[in-house]
Amino acid sequence: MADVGDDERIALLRFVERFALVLREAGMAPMPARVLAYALADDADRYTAGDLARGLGVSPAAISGAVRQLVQVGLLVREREPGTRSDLYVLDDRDLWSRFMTAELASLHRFEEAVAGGLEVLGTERPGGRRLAETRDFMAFLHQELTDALARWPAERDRLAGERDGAPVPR
Amino acid sequence: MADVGDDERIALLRFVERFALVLREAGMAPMPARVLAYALADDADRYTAGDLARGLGVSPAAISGAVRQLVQVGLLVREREPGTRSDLYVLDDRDLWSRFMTAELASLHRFEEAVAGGLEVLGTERPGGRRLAETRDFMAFLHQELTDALARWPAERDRLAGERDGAPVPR
DNA sequence: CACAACCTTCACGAAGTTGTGAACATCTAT
DNA sequence: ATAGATGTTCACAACTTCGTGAAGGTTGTG
Repeated sequence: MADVGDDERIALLRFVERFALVLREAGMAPMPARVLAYALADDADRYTAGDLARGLGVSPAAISGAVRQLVQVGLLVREREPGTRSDLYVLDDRDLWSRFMTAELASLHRFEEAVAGGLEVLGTERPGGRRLAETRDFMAFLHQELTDALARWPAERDRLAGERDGAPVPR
Repeated sequence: MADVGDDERIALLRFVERFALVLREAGMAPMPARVLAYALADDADRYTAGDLARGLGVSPAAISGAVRQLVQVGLLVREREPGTRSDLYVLDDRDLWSRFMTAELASLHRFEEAVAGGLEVLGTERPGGRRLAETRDFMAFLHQELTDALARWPAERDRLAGERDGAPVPR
């Protein structure tokens, strides 16, 4: 029996599946979603590919592809400790969600490009073109708002952390 | 030959596919994505299911499921003109993207619920729990920011429209 | 009242995706 | 140098999902 009990391990995996499901609904592939959820919720700071495979109970091959994708979008960082023969994957939790949102912003940028392409073809005079123009405006607006919000997050996070530690929630 | 030319029709369908692809990457199913893109970019205000089927060159069966989903999430409104035997589907473009974002906010809410469930099991003391807590904070922060931004959009849209019509782009 | 048009539902064939198992490459310790 | 272990790549099998075609239900028309 593990130090925290097998029940907790099962509960952890249950949560991983649940959270991964939400991530999948948001467009992420199943295995990367599981790996991200697991690395987030389990207690270790760094994971080898083997840790992830054993922890999730899946084949090493599945991990390989998943971490590659996660590293590519910047949600996971690959590290290498000298004198060891395995890569370490680190969830940089201080900036994790900023990174996540940055990826979302890239997706938003693809939206804007697609709409701009449509506008070139359709013009802005006809009803369809006008709708497209408004769509472009909204995307640009949202892009700016999200960028601003993202810039505000670090301060907000520190404020929340300070509240917890220093002045135990005014209420 | 149609009044706007077949070339434009082809260009329209090409745009529809391109834009639908982006929507799919954002998590939308293929056929609803196509229908939404088509209803947005084509010039009609209202479409019957048959219009959509012929316009997109797909079977009526595919339209049926697609519009049901779109109506369910509020992106399309079903109307019925008295004395006609077909439903009309309307893209309420004035509020379209607000509706779209509202749906996104619902997705964000599922995130928050999933994380809250995990926190109940894991607690906030262990490293994994702390990461989860920060995740929850970020989600709540983002939820608030998006809600605020959404409230600002109508005014911003009117400002942009006024700029275009009244004072022809200062520059 | 019967007909015709339109939309919906259902089951099927097809296409794309996912994760596994086995072989291969890389690297460390003996 | 050899052996052992770890991570990666490739091809395959299982699964899920998608869109079509045919049948059924409903509504307005002749």
